[in-house]
Amino acid sequence: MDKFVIKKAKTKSKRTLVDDTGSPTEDLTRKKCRGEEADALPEQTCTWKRIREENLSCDYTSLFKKAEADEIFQQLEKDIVYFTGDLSKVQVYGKWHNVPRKQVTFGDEGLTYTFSGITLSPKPWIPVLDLIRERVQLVTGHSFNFVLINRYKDGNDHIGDHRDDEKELVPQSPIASVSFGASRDFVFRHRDSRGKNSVRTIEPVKLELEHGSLLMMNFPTNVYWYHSLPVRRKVLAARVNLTFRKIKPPSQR
DNA sequence: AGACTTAATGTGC
DNA sequence: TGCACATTAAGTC
Repeated sequence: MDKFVIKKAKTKSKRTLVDDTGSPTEDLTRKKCRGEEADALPEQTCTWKRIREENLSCDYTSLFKKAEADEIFQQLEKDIVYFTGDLSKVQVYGKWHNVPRKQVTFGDEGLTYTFSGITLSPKPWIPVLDLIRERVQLVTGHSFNFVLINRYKDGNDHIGDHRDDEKELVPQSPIASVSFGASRDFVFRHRDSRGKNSVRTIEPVKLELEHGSLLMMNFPTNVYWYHSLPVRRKVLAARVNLTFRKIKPPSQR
């Protein structure tokens, strides 16, 4: 744990995110985010943006510099084959829909992930995913055994409000969200400030997920906050997002 | 039993 | 137009 202490922010951000003290947090330096020197200088890995609200804890950083992110994005576009047919449908409020994006899962053999009426079995790991997963582990100290990949072909593709709170997730484990391609807005909304049961007024938390970035969603964010990737009609390019998760082995369920 | 819903749709700005 | 937000109404856990 000590090894991956998040650096305290020191300078002003160009964007509007705030940390738990309400102060603007530092923009990324990119300098030491690539991992080569992390073993030698563990205390100087990445510069993180801390996102803190009531029961929300996320940390954002650049995981790959642009040239490397470009290369990985190309590789993903070449190597990833997405689910089709029944595996690209979900059930919401009793109705089946094709998901407004493409999705696929990779992970250790024998794991499964169920949501909205579908159970997804992972494909075996491939080199480009190993590379990303290892970089995430290097930078965060967390290991993951499963990844859900979502591809948003343009700003019309999206995902609705939801929490990643499935029973098969290891309790209190973080989720690592790695993005490539088009930048997209990402929105958190507190569960007590949604719909007809809304009992409080809590501002949504908005951020932009950039090419080559990593967003760590830490406990208990997914207990209290829903998140979505809203439609953005002006976005014309594709985004590929990988959410690395820790899934309980079947024996523990 | 009751709480929940990774979707589209309609409304209002 | 685009976006934000509430509604939904049937099955699952």
